[in-house]
Amino acid sequence: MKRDTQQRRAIVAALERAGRPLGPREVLQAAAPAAPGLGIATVYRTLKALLHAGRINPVHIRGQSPRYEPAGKRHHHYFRCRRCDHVFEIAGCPGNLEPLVPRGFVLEDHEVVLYGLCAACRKKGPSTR
Amino acid sequence: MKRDTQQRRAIVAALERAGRPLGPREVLQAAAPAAPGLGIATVYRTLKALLHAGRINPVHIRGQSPRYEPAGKRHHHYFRCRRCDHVFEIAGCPGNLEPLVPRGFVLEDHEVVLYGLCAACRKKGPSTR
DNA sequence: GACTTATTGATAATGGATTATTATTATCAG
DNA sequence: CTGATAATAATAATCCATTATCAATAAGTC
Repeated sequence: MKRDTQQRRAIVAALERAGRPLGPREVLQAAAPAAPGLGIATVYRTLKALLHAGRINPVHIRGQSPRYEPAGKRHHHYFRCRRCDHVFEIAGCPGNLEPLVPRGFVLEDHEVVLYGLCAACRKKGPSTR
Repeated sequence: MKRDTQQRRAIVAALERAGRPLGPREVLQAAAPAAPGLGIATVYRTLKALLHAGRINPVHIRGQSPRYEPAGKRHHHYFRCRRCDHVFEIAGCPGNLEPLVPRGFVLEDHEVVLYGLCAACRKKGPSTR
């Protein structure tokens, strides 16, 4: 991470612009226009470097490979559409989860993922995938 | 799924006995004593058949490959210990999540995963992994 | 502009999970 | 008990995400 390259700028910009966590493949697509010829290896390398530098955080959704989003965002959760598979960031939090924690366990973090249909897919018709 | 074999009985029994979702590897270990020589391929085949038959449900935890648990359990969530990596089933539910759903989206399902230390690991000492 | 070398792109290699193959075994109807 | 065949064990093959390799390129310093 000693040089400020076109590719890195494009990748960081893509992540910030997205407003939702992106997987490596999605990052490649989103950053490609700003970095012609961008290769998937560079995406992986850069994501790893950014992760190591604490500039992005990993987001894990069902069996999918990890997605990433810029670090420093407010606490939030996700909504995944079963039609288009997009993962949306949602504001808010269920609130106090301590009541769910078994006796003797220590709660440090939590994750909430909602599943359903996004607004766009809902309009296209509620047909099951 | 036309025959009732020793292997299938062992796998189903292991899943029911576990009380927590098991991955293929864990199923193999748990069922092996009751089905000597059980192969991993049989575990995969059987899990797929059981899943297709609706007798088990998949459970997804962070980047891990899917785990399975018997179908028909009450709605519940999970607690994953960052020390021992075990996934525990927990009773209860945060309650009404509708307020989190963006306008126009349709909520169909949700998932809550708590992270922290289980009782056993907590006693062993709170040292970070 | 020239030079040093970090970074990149293309692609081969790797690793791990899952699936296919196939000879063998075991279930169960008759 | 016997035969037809579903199911299994072992292992090779496949998939796919990620990483390593390496010659070519470009960032940044002088």
